[in-house]
Amino acid sequence: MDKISTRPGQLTIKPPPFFRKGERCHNCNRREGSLCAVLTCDELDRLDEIMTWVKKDPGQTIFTEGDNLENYYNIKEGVARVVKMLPDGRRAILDFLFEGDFLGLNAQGHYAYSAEAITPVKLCCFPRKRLQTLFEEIPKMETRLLGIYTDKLVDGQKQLTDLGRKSPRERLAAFLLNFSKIEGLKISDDRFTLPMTREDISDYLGLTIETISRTLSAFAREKLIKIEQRKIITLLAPDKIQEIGEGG
Amino acid sequence: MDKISTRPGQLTIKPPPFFRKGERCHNCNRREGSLCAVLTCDELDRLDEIMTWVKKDPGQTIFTEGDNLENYYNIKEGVARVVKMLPDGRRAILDFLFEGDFLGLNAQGHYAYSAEAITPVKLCCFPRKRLQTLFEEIPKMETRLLGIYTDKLVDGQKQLTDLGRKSPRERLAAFLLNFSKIEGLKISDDRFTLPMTREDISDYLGLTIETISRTLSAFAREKLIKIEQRKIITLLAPDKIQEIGEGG
DNA sequence: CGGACGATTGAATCTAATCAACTACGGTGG
DNA sequence: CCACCGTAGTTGATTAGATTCAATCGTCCG
Repeated sequence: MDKISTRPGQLTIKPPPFFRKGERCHNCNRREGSLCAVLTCDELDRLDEIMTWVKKDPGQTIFTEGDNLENYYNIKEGVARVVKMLPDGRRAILDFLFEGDFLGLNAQGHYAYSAEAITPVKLCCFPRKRLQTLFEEIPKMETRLLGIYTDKLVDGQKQLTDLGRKSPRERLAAFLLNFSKIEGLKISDDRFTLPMTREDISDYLGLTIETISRTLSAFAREKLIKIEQRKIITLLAPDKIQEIGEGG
Repeated sequence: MDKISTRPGQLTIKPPPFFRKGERCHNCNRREGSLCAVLTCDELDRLDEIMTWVKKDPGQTIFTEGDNLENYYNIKEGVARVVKMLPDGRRAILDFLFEGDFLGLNAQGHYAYSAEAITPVKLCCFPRKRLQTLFEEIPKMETRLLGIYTDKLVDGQKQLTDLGRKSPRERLAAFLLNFSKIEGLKISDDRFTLPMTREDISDYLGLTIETISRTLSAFAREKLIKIEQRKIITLLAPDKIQEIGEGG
């Protein structure tokens, strides 16, 4: 594409993507399920207008809990984690975020949580105020966000139930089943990559690294899963895993 | 009031509240913070139009997880609990709801959780479809609901952090401090009633009744709180309780 | 090839759950 | 009004299971 953009004397020359504000959203193949899924062409142009792209490397912070909420984000590529810290350094991971996920939760003008890249991440960045304005002008965007928040609440309540009442074994089984279904992680049916470390998993499930490791080993020993290179999981008995995960 | 309404030959006679649809919302003193807080007089009339009142006794179910979501509710009076069950009977309480709280979470057309009365409860009942229509006609209602859901998400994430990473002692301290601030429970500064049982508390904090009981006794022994008739709590050292609850 | 970090495994500890007995409060009926 | 009963709550002893501490292993990178 650089070749095309630098070719002289051509009316249909395409400048590098970065400068072609008006088409970034139109060309995006990650709109499904996102905030922007409901927009018409004209509306998409207006969103594109206020949007910038941001990249983060693994481990980098996207934003920090407690900071002024300047921007909302949408993940275009990669995996991120939602983090909350206790004063003494204990860490809780509240969620993992993938392609198409919306980030940024407003707790009285401040970010309610921190977000960090797990893999290299590309983000669409929307200034809070300008997005707010767009919401007022395009009410269906707000309706869409309400739908997204509704789903987040439903998921959060499942997670609360798991942390409150399920055994480590049950929690991990439910976790594996959930993640086996995520498009961005799938290698094939019942085979997928865990992009996060054991520590991330333990902070998400309210357990320790050792318990995660032991329980994964136990699942493997029982031929419920196969583990390759520590990160690639195959569900050998997805129905059994599901049964364990549901806790009955 | 019955006296007034049955006195004959009086123009200002007030018929029983049940029949005066048009004024129920106007006369409501529980609008602050609710979905209806943002409405003008005319809009309030329209909400009143689709609204019915419902009463529930302690222990009664308001709606059940998985059922078709027919109605949304708003608590006018009393305390309710939000419940999710595991297949084998284990129970998680996700939230306690008070005056002004909005109930009903849509998981693909079905209630995401069950709701049950703890004390006698009075509810405003809104049919889903008709409320939906009202949302379309009064977008600021949806904006308001988005705000309510945002707050719920923030609270839910705090609870997730607590369940995942705090000790029983820390969880209970945070619980007591939270509930000491709820208007409907307050007797005086730092003195309040717990309307729920120890079992409710344990299902909310992911613990057992015995652990709740022991930890409360420990707090009392340490002169951090005073317990009267099992349900009335006084925070003798609210700053200390807060410190414990924050987990530093 | 070597180093470093993440992950696994083992042994000991510690904490909350479980099991069990007892107590106090609130509601009911005499 | 008081006595009784049932339920909710407390307390104690024991057990189970996850954490902690410690050592080793494997994998990925340079």
